[in-house]
Amino acid sequence: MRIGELVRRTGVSERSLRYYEQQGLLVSDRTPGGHREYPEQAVERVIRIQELFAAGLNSKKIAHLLPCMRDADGGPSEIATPRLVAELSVERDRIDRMISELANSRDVLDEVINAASHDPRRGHS
Amino acid sequence: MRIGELVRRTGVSERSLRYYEQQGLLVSDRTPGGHREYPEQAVERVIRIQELFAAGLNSKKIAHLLPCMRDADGGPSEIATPRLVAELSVERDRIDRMISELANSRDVLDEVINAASHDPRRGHS
DNA sequence: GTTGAATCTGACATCGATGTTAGCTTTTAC
DNA sequence: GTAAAAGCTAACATCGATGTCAGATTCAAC
Repeated sequence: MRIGELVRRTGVSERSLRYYEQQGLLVSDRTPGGHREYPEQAVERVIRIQELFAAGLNSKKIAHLLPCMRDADGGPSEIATPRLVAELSVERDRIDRMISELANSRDVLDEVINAASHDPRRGHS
Repeated sequence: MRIGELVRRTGVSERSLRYYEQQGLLVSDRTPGGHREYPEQAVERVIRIQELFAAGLNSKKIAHLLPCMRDADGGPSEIATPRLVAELSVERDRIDRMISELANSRDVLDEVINAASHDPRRGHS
């Protein structure tokens, strides 16, 4: 598929897709005219990349991590080095803490939203 | 307490604490000489602010939200307007999605970490 | 009063993914 | 062949919380 379709199917902008390629996170074939051609598999990969960015990893760590991930079509092409494993463990724990904090914030928001809907001046009950 | 203690007890930098105040997220009394004096309650508040920042809210939304939150010492001082409730609901749902994605990323990291520790070339089992 | 630690204000810097624009080339549909 | 749509590269802009530095003032201890 070409970049437009990948944009549509992932919700990620052209700009970002090209940036991912530049950072070594995504590869593409080229048509004779120089247009990018992506395999079906790219959709899932792009979504993974987005998730990892959202989890606070930077391009470099993601670039190191990606070859060690199990793809949809098979096992990982590389095994993480001890050094990388150490780094990823730190990230993993950070993500876990972040999840707790997010759940906290969500509960806070729920409480505020709830308090408003139960407010005697405008609530339903 | 003064700012140094608040830094120690929250892990948030002086710079950020002053920024929070400037954004209307945090109030402080002043000594006759102009130094900030925080109530005990500030510790909890600062941690909440940090969590909300981590959840992707910006200063402005947090500023609107804070007066509607239940403090440790009592009920909320304001009830969220319908407009604010609508905004917060959007954020709430976004946070929920973010939690799912983070859990995804964490599982991906676990898998990579796990694969390395079970690697026949260096694993324990 | 003196001195060192703590705090103050204000300005400038940073980081990194993403947005945006411009100008050009390729592809596609007719 | 032509025209519109899609893609390409390259460069510059942005955003917002936070870091950092400089120079001045206050506080606390002696």
